[in-house]
Amino acid sequence: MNLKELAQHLNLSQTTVSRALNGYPEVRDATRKRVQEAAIAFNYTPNTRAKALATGRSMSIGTVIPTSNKHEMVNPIFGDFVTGASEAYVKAGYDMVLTLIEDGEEERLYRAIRAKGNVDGIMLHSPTMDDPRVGLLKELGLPFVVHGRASHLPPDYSWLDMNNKRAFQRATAFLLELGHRRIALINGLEQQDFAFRRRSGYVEALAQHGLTEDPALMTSSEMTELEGYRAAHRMLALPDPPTAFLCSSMLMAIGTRRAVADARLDLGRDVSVITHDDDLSYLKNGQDVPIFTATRSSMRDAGRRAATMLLQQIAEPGGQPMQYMMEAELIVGQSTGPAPRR
Amino acid sequence: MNLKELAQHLNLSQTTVSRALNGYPEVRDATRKRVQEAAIAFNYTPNTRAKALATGRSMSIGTVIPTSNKHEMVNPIFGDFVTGASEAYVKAGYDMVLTLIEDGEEERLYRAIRAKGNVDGIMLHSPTMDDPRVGLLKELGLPFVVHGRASHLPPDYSWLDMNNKRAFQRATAFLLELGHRRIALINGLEQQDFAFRRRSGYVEALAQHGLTEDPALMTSSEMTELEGYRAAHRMLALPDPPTAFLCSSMLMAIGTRRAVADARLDLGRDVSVITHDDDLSYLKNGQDVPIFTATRSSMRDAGRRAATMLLQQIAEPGGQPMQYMMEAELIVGQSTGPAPRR
DNA sequence: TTGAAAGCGCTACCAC
DNA sequence: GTGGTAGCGCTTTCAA
Repeated sequence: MNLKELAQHLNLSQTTVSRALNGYPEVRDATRKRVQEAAIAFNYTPNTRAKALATGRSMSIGTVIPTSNKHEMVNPIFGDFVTGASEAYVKAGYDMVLTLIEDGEEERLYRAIRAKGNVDGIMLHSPTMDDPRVGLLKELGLPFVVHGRASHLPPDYSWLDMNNKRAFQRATAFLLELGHRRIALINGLEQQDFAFRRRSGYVEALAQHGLTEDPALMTSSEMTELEGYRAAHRMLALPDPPTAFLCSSMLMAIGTRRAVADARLDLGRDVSVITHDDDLSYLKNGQDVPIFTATRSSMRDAGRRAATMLLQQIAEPGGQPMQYMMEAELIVGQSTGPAPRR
Repeated sequence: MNLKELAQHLNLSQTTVSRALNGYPEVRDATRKRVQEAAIAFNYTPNTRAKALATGRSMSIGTVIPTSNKHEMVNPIFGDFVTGASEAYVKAGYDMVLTLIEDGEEERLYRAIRAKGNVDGIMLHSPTMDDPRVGLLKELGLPFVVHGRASHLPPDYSWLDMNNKRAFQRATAFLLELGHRRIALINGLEQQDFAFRRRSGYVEALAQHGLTEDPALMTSSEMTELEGYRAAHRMLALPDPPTAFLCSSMLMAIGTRRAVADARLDLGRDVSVITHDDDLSYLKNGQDVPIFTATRSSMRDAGRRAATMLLQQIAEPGGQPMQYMMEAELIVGQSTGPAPRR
């Protein structure tokens, strides 16, 4: 059933039916009601493609995941963000178009997206510090919101970010106060802005305690179990192994914990592993020490917020850029293990 | 730059330009070349909306995730599947539209999707045993592939599935052969087909060893850390606690491992935890015992395969349904802990 | 308050 | 080989 047919059934013009359905004021109430009832009865839903062509708006939002920063999609956290965002989009009548793209073709791709006109706005993920996409999208006039920040760029664009630096600064300080002195950082790829910020938080906390970072205790790689395992395994074999690990993602923490479990007998003691991006809410108040984390629900919240920002950008294209900073939650959770021998 | 403008620049008709760009044979080579060069020079990309309206095909594929079976999206495995699928879609020039939907409105939603015409086919996830969506989509004539199966329905639709029953049967048998007798099953929601199949594999293996399942050692819930933790915590407090856990997802295994770590001192011994859907490839040959798992890369492979099937369904709408079964990989991995006292 | 008709940008049929 | 043109299904002036 399309508009024409529906109009014929009602003995009305397409115009009137369209107006009635889209809430234009100049339709008589009785007419509108009749139209609405018929629409429901005949299960009429306007064809998106035709509507998109006629209005110039596609009513869908793009989410672009570069596969250069691998495994982004695989990060469980990302799923939560998308879930939250989707909620907001659906409520506003928008679809979500996912594009996972190969590395390198950035510019061409975004120009193509613009020309293809299949999205009205874009959510950007895992920016680098001077991400070229930000400038490009501004130039193209395509509304966008960045999940994360591009530190080296002027902050005249919309973003939503975790306070990654502060989170890692606090976590490191916490471990230092427990007496740890050899604290390892298992970080994501530091080309990515958030990873860079996390390291600066870590380094800053060390400095505040009069310590200098040891390159042997810092690693930067894809946030996978494998990389977490490899890095921790290597560090635990050092003459002076770490007594605590600070991980950048749940998956890395899983790998790290495995490596720790393997090494426990050799070391003759346990090693603390705390991590960002894990959902430990169920351990709240259940144990002895606080750790920092972005919980699943807070990530969903982030997605919802970022999506709402994007929808606003789309609604008023000339509007001011918006920014939103989220703080990591402190959660009383998993034991950090025994304090190290001094 | 649109087709009309491009055609004017070239002093050709829209028709010819369109044909040249879309590879129709009747265009002279020289003309085609000239057109193609101009298209690149002017950065011309056809407008998707217009193309979709004219051709009747939207060149995009829907992925519907019901939020009733919560946290599906959050399952890291799902991200891998999507990544693989996206690869295949992109290669074929298709976009991927993600729809996370509220429970209950199934039928209305799918009819709406059909009417809206914004996707040419649908990938279905986590079906129940008699999932009504299968029949509905067939009735609507919308091509689809199910990731998973609906056991209670006649198998005259396309699906791709893991051999969940066999995987859990083997894993259980493996633990039994190690000497375990109290083996707990931490399962996903058993309305979902895969969870049901997993349980039957578990039960079957027990039966083959002359054992009956103990309801106190079987749980079925959302596949989250929280639920894994809760279930394991409860079971470990039993007078006769399990000596091994069999988990249905990586997240549940994380929660379970935490509960085990908490209980270790009380129990005076370790408890084995093995899980499906974890990426243990890095432990291959690194340790002592085989466990079963669907690795990250195999899930990506599954996504790619399922997507290819769907694209074929779309290409020839009347074609035969296709089915593909994947076997879980056996991986030499994480220690299952000490064999229990007999 | 309603309707006729001109597009939106492209494809595909029919002529030449 | 190439071009003219009628739609695809909807929105949106402009007229009535």
